[in-house]
Amino acid sequence: MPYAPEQKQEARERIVRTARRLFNRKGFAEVTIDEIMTEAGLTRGGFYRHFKTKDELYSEALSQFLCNKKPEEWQRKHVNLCADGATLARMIMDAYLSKDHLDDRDGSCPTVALPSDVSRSGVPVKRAFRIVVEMMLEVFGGALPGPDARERALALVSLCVGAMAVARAVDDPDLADALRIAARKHVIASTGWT
Amino acid sequence: MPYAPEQKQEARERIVRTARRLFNRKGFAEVTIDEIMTEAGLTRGGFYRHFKTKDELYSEALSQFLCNKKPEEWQRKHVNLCADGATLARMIMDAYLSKDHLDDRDGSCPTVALPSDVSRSGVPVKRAFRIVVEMMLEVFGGALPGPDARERALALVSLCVGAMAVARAVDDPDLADALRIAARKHVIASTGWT
DNA sequence: TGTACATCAGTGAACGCGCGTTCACTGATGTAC
DNA sequence: TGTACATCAGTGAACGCGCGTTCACTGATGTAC
Repeated sequence: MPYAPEQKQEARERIVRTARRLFNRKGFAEVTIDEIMTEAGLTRGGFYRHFKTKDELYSEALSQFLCNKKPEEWQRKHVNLCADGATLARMIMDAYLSKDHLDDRDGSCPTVALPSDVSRSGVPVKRAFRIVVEMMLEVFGGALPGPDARERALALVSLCVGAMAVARAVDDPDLADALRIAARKHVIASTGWT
Repeated sequence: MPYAPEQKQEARERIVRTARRLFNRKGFAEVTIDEIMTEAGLTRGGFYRHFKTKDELYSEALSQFLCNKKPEEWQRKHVNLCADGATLARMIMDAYLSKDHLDDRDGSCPTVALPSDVSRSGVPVKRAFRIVVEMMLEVFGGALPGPDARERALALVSLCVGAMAVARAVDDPDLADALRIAARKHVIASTGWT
């Protein structure tokens, strides 16, 4: 097996990372393979040494959201596992509802950038999406007391995702900010996270 | 001006209604003009007697969500204006978070079916989306007491939209239902709407 | 009332472009001897 | 160590299909006289 051993893996990861960014920004149908490969520093034809079809890349790109993006937050999670669950939840909630996150169309969480796209996609894509949602549920649920922790976490996650998704879809920046801020206030008021 | 006077208008409305349904179900890029016209009982070429481009139809279809779809709910709103604001809000909330609404991909509210698509679209489309959101805010805010009614309405709308958008994007029907139900419970608990 | 004409919604073939995919080829690297 | 060979990631031209858009045409209806 000639040719550098990890070189192919590196190229593949570069393609997935580029695709993830472009899908986030433009949706699935609006991104071309040529565009992805060029931005990844390769050419059109090479794509098929790595993926059978464009759809295959789509699932993979969605899955990569977990490992590649939000490294600060999710890695911090593991670093801080010994720390207070509520502090962690508060940190993630603040980051999720931040203006930076709203504006970061390339790198944002797929729950903000792609919910309705994913709702029309196949099972592998929805599965990747669910895993992201369940990570949020875990963090939020883990920071809540009582037997109804999961139920409350479900509502809080819905609130955060909804606020950001609507904020992005609206043509009024003031309304967008009001949505973010109202959500943040509501989460803090109903949980007491500091 | 020969040819029936309202006939053209009728055809136009048929096109918009068909397009709205198809965009809801499949997104913008995935729907072809041929498909829309055929389902509307016409042929490809006639499209351009009504619209300059496909994008023009997209904005129009989004706007029509208001008048055409949800007639039961929004018209009932006007019928019941004298009735209790909280009763109305509760009714709309129940319908919005219902299983029927989750499953009705063709006819659902655009806030559920298209948030991330709209976030990538132009101003006219986002404007139409905002108007839908503001109608929801009005109904919810009108049913809340106190000076922070609008802020609370912002959070409630985010919660409802988020729950449904995430429920659709997930590959686990149980999780989808849990999201809907948790949202409903949370709204009722925090507002007392009966 | 009847006839010629003008208008224009709708038809369907055709155009042209873009994009996913294929394919023959290149050349860098590892292996065999 | 050196040389011939095999592999395969990557290249870029080409293919073919689909879709948005155009266009010459049809025919139903209203208007002029």
